[in-house]
Amino acid sequence: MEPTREILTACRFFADVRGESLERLVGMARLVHLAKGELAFRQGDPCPGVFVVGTGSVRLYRTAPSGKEHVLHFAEPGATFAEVAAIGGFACPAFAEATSEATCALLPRDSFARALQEDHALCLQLMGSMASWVRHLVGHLDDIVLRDAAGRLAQRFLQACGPERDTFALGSLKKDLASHLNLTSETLSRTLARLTRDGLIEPLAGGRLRILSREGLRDLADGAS
Amino acid sequence: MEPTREILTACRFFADVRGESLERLVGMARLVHLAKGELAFRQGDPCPGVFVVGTGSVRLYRTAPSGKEHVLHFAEPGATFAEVAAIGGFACPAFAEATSEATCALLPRDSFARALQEDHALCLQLMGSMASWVRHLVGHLDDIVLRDAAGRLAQRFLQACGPERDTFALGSLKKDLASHLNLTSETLSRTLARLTRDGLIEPLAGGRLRILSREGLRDLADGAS
DNA sequence: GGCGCTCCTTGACCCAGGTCAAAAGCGGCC
DNA sequence: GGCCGCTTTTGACCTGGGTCAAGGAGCGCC
Repeated sequence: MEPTREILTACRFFADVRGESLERLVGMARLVHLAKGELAFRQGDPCPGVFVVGTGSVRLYRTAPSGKEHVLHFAEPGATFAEVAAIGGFACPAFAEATSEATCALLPRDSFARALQEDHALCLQLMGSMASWVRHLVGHLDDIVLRDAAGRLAQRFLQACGPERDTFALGSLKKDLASHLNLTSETLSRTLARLTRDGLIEPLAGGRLRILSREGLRDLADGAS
Repeated sequence: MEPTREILTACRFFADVRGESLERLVGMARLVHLAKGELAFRQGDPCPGVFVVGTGSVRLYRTAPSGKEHVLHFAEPGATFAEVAAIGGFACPAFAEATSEATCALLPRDSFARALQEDHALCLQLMGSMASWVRHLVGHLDDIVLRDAAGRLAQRFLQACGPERDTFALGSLKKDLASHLNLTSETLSRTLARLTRDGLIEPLAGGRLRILSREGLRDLADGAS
C-alpha cells in the first residue's frame, strides 16, 4: 500500500472517510519526512496544509516575545495538526518540531480546501473532529486555570492511561510535559517525587508509570490538597 | 420581522447564510428569554442546541470541584454559544448565565444537526467559524500561560479597542473580567491602579477606559515588566 | 434621605511555584 | 571504557499573585 494511504486510513480524523473521498485525499497527499529536531513549520508561516502523523512524534509549541515557550500539543501517530489553520486560512499558530524522526502525510491547503468545498461527507467528518478538539482545548484550559500542580499531573495521568490499564508511558521529555502543563521541569520533578512518596504512583523502567491509587489521584485532581 | 430572523441575520456566524438555508434556520428557531441571573443551562446538562444572542449578555463559566470558577467567554449580541457541544453531541461544557436580561434564538440540536447534514453551505460556514473559535481559544490559552497579570490586561485592552479607537468599555463586572483572565479581582484592581499611575490608561466615567499609550501597553503585553 | 445591597479598592500577610545553581543520571559515540 | 552533551533531580531562596479582612462607593428602594 502507498505509505500515504496507510497513514490516512490509520488516522482517527479520516477513519470514516471511504471510497471516493478517501481516494481524493490519498491522491493529493504528499509524504513529508522530518529529521529529529526539524521544524515542519514556524509560528507565523503561511499554513502549508493539513499534516497527518504516520510515525514519530511532533511537538507543537508557541513562544512569547519574552522567550517563554508553551507546548500546546503532542501529535502522535494517527493525529493531525495545522488542520485548523488550513481550514480557517490562518497563518501557522505555532512551531511544529519533530521530537523524533517522523513521517507525515501532508494534504496541501488548496487541494484540501477544494475537497472540503465539494465533499459534504468529509466536511461533516471534520466538523465533528474539530468539535472534539475544541472540547479538548477547553479541558486543557481549565486544567491549567482550575487545578494546582499536583492536580494537573493527577488529571493528566488519569487521562493518559484510560479507565482500563494502570500503566502508561510519559511519551515525551519531562520538560516538555512540564511546559504543556504550564509548570517548570523542577516543579514537575518535585511533584512526581511527592506522588511517588505518597504511594499514588510507581515509576517503572523506560519512562513508564504505574498508577497505584486512582482514588488518590482523583482526589488530587478534584482539588483536595 | 420576526425577532428570530432579526437575531440570526445579525449574527456573524450566519452572516453569509441566505435564502433557503436561512429560512430553514429561522423556521426551527425558538425565542428564549432569560432574566438577569437566570441560567440557560448548567455544566453537564444535555445540550439543548445552538444559542444566538440577540440582546443582553451571557456569561459562560466552568466550575471546579474545589469551587473555583473560570469565565470562559462572554457572549454578546451577535455571538453564539453551545454550538460546539451541539455539533459534537457533547454535554454542555459550562454554565451559561445571563448577566443582564437577555433574549436568544435557540436552534434545537436535532433540527440543527439535520440541517447540517443536508446543507453543505451551512456546513462550510460553520467550519470557518469554528476554526476562528479555536484560534481565539488558543490565543486566550497562551495569554494565560505566557503573560503575567499586567501583560494579560494590556493584551486585553489592546484587543478590546482595536487599532482605531482609543476608548472602550469593560463590558462586564470586574470580577468576571478578572476570572476570565485567571486573576482575582484584587489583583485586577491593583494592576489597573498601577497602569493608571504609570500613565498608560485613564479611567473614564461609566466603566470606560481610554488608552494613553499603546506603546507602553504593547511593551507590557510583550513581557517587559 | 437613609438603608442595604453588591461591587470595588486597599492593606497586610502568605505560599505555591518559579529561579538559580549544583550535582547526579544516562545514552551515544569515538 | 571514557568523555560529552543532554535531561533530570535536589536544594536554597525569592516573588507574583492569592487570601483574608476592612473600608469605601455606587445605587436601587423604601
